[in-house]
Amino acid sequence: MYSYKYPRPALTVDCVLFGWDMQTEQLKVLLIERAHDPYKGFWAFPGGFVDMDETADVAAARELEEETGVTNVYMEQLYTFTGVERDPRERVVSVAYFALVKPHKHKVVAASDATRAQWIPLSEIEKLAFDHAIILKTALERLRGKVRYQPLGFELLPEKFTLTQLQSLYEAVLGEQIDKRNFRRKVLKSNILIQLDEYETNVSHRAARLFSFDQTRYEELTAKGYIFEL
Amino acid sequence: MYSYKYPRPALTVDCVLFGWDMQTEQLKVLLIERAHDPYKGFWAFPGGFVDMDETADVAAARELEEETGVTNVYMEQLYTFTGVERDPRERVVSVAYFALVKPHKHKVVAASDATRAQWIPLSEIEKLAFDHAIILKTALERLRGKVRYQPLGFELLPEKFTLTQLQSLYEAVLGEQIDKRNFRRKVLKSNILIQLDEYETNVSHRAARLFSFDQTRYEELTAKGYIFEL
DNA sequence: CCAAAAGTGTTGGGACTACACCCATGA
DNA sequence: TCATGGGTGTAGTCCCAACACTTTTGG
Repeated sequence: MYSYKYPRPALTVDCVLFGWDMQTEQLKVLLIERAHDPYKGFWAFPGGFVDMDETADVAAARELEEETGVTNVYMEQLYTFTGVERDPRERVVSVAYFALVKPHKHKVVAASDATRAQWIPLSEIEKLAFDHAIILKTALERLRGKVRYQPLGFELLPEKFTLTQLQSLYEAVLGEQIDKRNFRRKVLKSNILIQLDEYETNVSHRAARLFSFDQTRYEELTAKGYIFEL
Repeated sequence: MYSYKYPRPALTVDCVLFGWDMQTEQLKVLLIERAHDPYKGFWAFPGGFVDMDETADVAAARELEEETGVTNVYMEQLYTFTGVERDPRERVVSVAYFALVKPHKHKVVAASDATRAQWIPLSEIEKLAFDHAIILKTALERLRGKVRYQPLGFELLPEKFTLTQLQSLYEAVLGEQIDKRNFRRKVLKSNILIQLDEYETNVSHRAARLFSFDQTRYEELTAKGYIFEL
């Protein structure tokens, strides 16, 4: 038992992971079905308590791995939720994290406590536990805000992709149609794509050229104050 | 005494308040001189513990008022600092807040516990307690990022101001020179300024016209998806 | 009349939008 | 040969950066 002069809220982390499903061209979110009350049967973000000897960043990575098997993803702090009644049991403050992953690279494994972890399409999400609907909304706003001035698209796509795939992703995230020619011109001019000598296979129409993201080049440009836009 | 099965970090808030000194054309930050150890004599942001029945937002506003007498300012959450060794006494997690105020409208009063609260020019800040130097750095990045696409300048200036005053403020925050004609054209075209029929007084040169910020108009434009830039 | 800051227009180049047709491939 | 998506260019407009002189005022 640990005793304090004044009461303290518990401290947790929650991880909002976005992934892009290339087959269905949908944004998905990694969720866990809760096995116990409160909110038994509801969906929730992976997360859990912050230990005394770890930062919230470390706790977020650890909980994510424990609950979903997903490791080694870039996460950034999103927002801290401090509502007094967030958790019906007791006061819990939660630091939420935000990440973009390539789902095919991160096989979701059965969670340690036998709850299901699954990629759920954004459009089909319902019954979220606690205040996780608000957390999701906040994460979506961050995603839409960032996508315009940081090349986030490449975090979600496989290493090699076509320009049309990149465009569909942007259209889905931004919720608007983009002109094909203008999109291509803009993204190529930015000089952060490497044109490969490879093409799609197994398509019943002209095969599209593949590209990859030039991380090194992007870092060079960023260091010089360059800001990627749309 | 309050007992828990597992240890818990304490939860605090810290408030980073920026103000603009029109006389000296300097950005200032509201700081408190610590009266006790640890970090006795160092400067720190106003802040304190989050009570069990209040959100962090409420705690930030309350602590700010208690320690500096400043009330009724718009604050937004900045970032949550969770370093294990932030506080040498015990583990303390702090939710930092960020605000812009018009210093002349917020008289700083003697703090309740006899410590000094003062506006310190950014360039003269030293000896910050805890990890407050990192918090300040984070707040400055937020300020510089936001100033480009939100009309923050008006939060810092008095109700009536000249275009030159507005420009100096932007130059100070962004750390770069701006062309006078281009700046004026751009800011006037944005349609969020009201041109007044009033002029500076007591200057020994041509008196500059005064303007005020058109809050209503800005909200109309924002609602329609307009995004202010520079 | 002098010092000091206010105020004002133009031009050239680059970026953005809108828009429609031919090409390559597999079935 | 057909269906499907891949790939390409131009013209008009708007926005931006760069740049220097005249005006007003108080001392």
